[in-house]
Amino acid sequence: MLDLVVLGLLKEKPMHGYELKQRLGDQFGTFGRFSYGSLYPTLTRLAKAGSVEMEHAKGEIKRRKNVYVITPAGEKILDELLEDAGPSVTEERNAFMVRLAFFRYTKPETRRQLLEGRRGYLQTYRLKMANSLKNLRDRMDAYSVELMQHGITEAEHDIRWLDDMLEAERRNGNGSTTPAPTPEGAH
Amino acid sequence: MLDLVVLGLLKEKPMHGYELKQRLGDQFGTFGRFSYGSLYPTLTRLAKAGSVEMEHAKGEIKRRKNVYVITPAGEKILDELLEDAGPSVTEERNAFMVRLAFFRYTKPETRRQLLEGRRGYLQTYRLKMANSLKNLRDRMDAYSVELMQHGITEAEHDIRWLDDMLEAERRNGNGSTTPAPTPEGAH
DNA sequence: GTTAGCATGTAAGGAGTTACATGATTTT
DNA sequence: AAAATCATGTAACTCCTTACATGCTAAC
Repeated sequence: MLDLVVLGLLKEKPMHGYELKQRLGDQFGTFGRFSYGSLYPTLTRLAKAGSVEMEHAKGEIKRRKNVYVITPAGEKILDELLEDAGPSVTEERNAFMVRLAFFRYTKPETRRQLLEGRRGYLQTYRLKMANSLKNLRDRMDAYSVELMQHGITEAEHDIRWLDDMLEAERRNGNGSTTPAPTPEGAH
Repeated sequence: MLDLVVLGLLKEKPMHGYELKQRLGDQFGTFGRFSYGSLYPTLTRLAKAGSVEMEHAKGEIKRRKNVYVITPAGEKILDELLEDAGPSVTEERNAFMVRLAFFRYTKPETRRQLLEGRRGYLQTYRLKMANSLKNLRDRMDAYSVELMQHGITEAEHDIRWLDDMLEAERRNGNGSTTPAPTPEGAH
């Protein structure tokens, strides 16, 4: 998760750890909260693996700032992470959301797969919860019922949201199964 | 988290591990997914700590089922977990949601504190995200904007939901600061 | 009689947090 | 010159998952 999000943000522009943490919080909100205790070790690990590099070979700059740049190897890793549209991605909210945040780097076909995969999962989930609610309703107190009902409503809301995005994708002319030859709007 | 949810479910009725896992999935959906690899060790740990006990002193029943009962000591622990209305509870979605599921065991005053605490957190969160969106908007692609917008909408939705529940609490006559002398409706 | 579901457990490992430790720079 | 904020890092620990290992019982 952190690997993905760090590589994704570094692809936009080189940044140092402190800056990354701020950006993470600003852009991703709830699921962008990572502590330095995981962020800094992640950066050094990615550097050791050759996925990122320090821009100013340690010490050239006034203030001690380790600015990291993504390498071609790192971009490849990022691509692989972004093209994964398996169940572990569509079934886990945060995993899906982070992929969505980087949709501009994702193939149109994979985008569609992810959106529909998530939609399908939510549909199944909604059904399962609606069923559970029906079965448990009279054995449960009002608070628990309210909580389950809220979960169902939320799933429905998300399904409509995904439908809107799927339609927008289609409008942009990329619903095909073959790798679309049309270039993406903005790089 | 698991401790709380296990004790909470066992307070309703004695259950064995397998049963608990099913119930967890049925009632809590997304945040009720725990593996046996954490559930069973949790049960044995709670048993060692004296918070739960096995009902049929191992071997009395046909099929090997370890049915656990919550003890008075366990109920005390559960109470303490449920009466905690600090920031760690109101700022973390799952922590809050699980408490809400067990509101029938929570003091009316704590319920109000939790609902308002969560509401306040979401309000701050919404504001922060709306601000970030304003600042980052023109530097971001449509997908990222959409994701942030969705996060804000969701927060607003949740705030309205909390408002409804706060009003329901007030209607039930428990908005006072002093420990309400009125007994709770259903045990 | 064999497949599916019920039922429990353990060992190794992953992915993060908390708490601690340090020091530079900017603001008041 | 003190306080706030910028900036990086490590060690211990928490909490959970995955993968493995086992055996019973119901249904087909």
